[in-house]
Amino acid sequence: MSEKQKNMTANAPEPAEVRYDPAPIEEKWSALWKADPALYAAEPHTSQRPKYYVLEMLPYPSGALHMGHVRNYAIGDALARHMWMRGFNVLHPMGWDAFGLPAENAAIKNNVPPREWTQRNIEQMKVQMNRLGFSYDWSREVTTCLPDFYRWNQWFFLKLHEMGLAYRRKSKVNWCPECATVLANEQVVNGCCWRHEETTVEQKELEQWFLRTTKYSDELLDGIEKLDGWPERVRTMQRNWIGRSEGALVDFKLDGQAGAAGDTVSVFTTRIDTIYGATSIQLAPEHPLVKEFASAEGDLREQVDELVRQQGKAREAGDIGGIEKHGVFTGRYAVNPFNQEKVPIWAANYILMDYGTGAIMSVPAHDERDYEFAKKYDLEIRVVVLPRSIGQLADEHHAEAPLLPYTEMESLLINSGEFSGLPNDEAIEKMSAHAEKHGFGKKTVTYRLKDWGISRQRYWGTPIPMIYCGKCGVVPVPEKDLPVLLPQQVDITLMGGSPLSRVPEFLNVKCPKCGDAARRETDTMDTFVDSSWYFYRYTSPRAEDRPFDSQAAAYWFPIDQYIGGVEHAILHLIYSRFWTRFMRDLGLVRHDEPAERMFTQGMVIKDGAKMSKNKGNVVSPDDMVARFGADSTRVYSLFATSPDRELEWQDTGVEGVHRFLSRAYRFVMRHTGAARVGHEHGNGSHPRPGAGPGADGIPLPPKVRAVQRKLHQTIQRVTEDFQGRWHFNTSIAAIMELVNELYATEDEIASGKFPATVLAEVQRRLVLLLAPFAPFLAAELWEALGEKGSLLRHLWPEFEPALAKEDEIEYAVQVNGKLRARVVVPAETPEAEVREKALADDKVRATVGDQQVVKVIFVAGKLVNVVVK
RNA sequence: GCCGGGAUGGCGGAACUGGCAGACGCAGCGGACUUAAAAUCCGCAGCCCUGAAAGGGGUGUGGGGGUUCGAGUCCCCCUCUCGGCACCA
Repeated sequence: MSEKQKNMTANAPEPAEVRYDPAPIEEKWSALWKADPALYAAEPHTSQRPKYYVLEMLPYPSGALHMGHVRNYAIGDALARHMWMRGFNVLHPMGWDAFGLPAENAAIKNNVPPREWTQRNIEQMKVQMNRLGFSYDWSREVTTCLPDFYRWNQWFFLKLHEMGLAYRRKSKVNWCPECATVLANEQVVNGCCWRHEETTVEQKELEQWFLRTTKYSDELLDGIEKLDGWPERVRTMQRNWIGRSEGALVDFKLDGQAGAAGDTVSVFTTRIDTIYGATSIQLAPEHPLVKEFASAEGDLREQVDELVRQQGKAREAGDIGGIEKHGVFTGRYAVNPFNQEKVPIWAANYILMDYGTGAIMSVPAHDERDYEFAKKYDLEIRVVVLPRSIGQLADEHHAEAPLLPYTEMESLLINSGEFSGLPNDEAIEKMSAHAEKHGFGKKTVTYRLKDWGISRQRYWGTPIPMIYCGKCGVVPVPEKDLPVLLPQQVDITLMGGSPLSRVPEFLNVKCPKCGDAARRETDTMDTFVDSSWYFYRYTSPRAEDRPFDSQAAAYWFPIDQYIGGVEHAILHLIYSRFWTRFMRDLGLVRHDEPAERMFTQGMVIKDGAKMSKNKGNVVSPDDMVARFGADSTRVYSLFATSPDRELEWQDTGVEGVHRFLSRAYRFVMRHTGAARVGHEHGNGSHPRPGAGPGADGIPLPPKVRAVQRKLHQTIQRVTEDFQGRWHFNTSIAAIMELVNELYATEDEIASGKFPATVLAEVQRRLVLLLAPFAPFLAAELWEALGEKGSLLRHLWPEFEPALAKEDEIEYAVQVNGKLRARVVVPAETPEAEVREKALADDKVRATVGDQQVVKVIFVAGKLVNVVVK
């Protein structure tokens, strides 16, 4: 089309209808909202309105939001806006998880200081968030890499240290050669680094700081039971992660003389009832006793080293479960304290040093792994438990019975001395008591959960506030000297240990105790420390003499709704729960759990796979905003599926949503005149659309009544979705139906049969319903309707059941459960009449024929089922 | 292996405590408007058979059984799939 033709079209006498062009609308409002942050500020905690703290997980400032963020924030923002409209005092903050490796990598690659890189990214992402219309209270912004935040990490660390919850020990750590740093167990995925999925994690011995998370093992586990506002999935994952296992410790005396590692070997078992079937002891290859036994013998040492290598390799490959079992007899024996029997001691590559005691009693008859091992090395297999039915007949000749399930609970003991004949659950109790009475064992509990190693050999993190002095040893930095500032000019490379150890001004320090030359700790903290408590800082972000104000926290906490990705179901959420308990014991807070309700949204995928640069299936939010607008992008992310499910991104779907918003926009813009009339008639207050008949008593035309009914049904559905299941896809579908219904009334409007007061009210409420999902569009239409002020006031519409009610009901009529006819009756028709009408239906009579009607089922408002024989 | 989700048209998905399967949207088809196209508006649409058509009949929620007047929904067994944990003693 030529330029001339374009102009001609534009100047055509028939004025083209106003088009929905999101860009100018969204830019206008985002500029306004940015200039007026007070719009979103929470009221002081003296507010009479009930508080509501809605929190989305803070992002890492990578430089650009991805669709997962958009989805997460669209959910949170819809909720925050809805709660505002319901009259709550809402806290809806945002911040930056700003420490971490990518900043260092960028520094190396592009020669930009991490701080600069991070701050630039934050600015970019803030622009994106503003453009997307998220209603964050930026006056409470928290950035974890700034000293006014991380000094409190250091302060907390000192407190943890005082309370004995932080300690230092040499430990084998997971080392990612790519990151050149230590990883927490939680950061190892299938033997590889969680950031470098292709990089195998190695084992290395280093002095590390640990936080005693295990002090709270039981509390963290028991607490899960009370978290009924959390997804079952997350609760299960946490239970598994804590991995509580009840059993018993039993000490076997070593046969022969005692060495440096003692004279007993202690085993952990959950099945003490099978102890008479123990035919060997299996030790982890790194067990101190194995080391002691092997030190004397070169041959054995070599074989043991091989077992260590095999286990290390399997661990690195993330396939410890698939390891081929190997073992070696140490030449030594231990004595079973129950029957005084001598059993051989082996070292085996499938026994883990970091679970239980690193030693087991091997019961081949009742454990698959032990069975496999015993078969391979020809060890004795002795049956000591049989199912109740066989058990009563059993005698020693059953020793050849096949391997029985390890957890055969309905079973009896045989060949077990004085315990023979007992059911095994009872035997567990009696035998544990027996062991305890005689001093060679006791009931105990072990956990999978380990203490949290927080030392990182990285630059871009919180310096650990500790000093090493030749005379005084490990000395905490005095509180008055906090923060220990992270130096700005640092040469970062991936080689070797901590970059801070190469900064003399940082490293060299005087001992706070004796004043002698000393050396600073050069490791920094795991960034999960920041995210363990950042949400408390939002409640008093400028507090200068403490991490946060306890009163402010007491008002806002617990978080009413926390929203984030399921990938944080274990790490971040367990650490946060730990941290809250630690702060409780420190006296800062009074509650146990940080978040009342948790919601984990599903991943955003494209073409069946997680979006990634490698696969080239990344959808950029900026791109979507440019093509369809922020509102369409947001609404689509909520409409495509329910928030807890995986979302398969489809650009055509965004287009459809855009079409819907466009329809809503054009309809309202076309009929803003009704609002003016409505205002005049309503004396400034908002008229309520009359029930059935219009305000003047004349019944509404059927299509208008249909709109009115649909409006109230929609308000009900949307309100309920917010309160319960959060199926915003159905909320939005309902609003679409309402808009479709409105389009069907154009004739009525044109002919003046649609009362302006009713129309104005429908439009107004339609806009209010849209507000949590499409805030820009809603703001624009709100203004066009002549309304003033923020939509975020106490404005959420109430639905009126009388208006939502159907006037007529269509009953489905079934014969023997098969749909045969439909009858339409007025809503209040009595049951008998409906039954009669259903039976009188031609189609029904034809189907029934001369069969006998046995009974007729009536379901009010739904159906009639005629049962015939 | 254990634990927890999930499987519904060509596609994304609806169906709250058992009660008309397929709402809403995408893609598709037909019509209106237009010189034409786009946009927009209105309509059709699970699949199969039958009929010129209106219509009629059958079938249908991963598979197999069951309970029920009635099952996508409840029970039992199985398959596939996603996620978590895993020689955890």
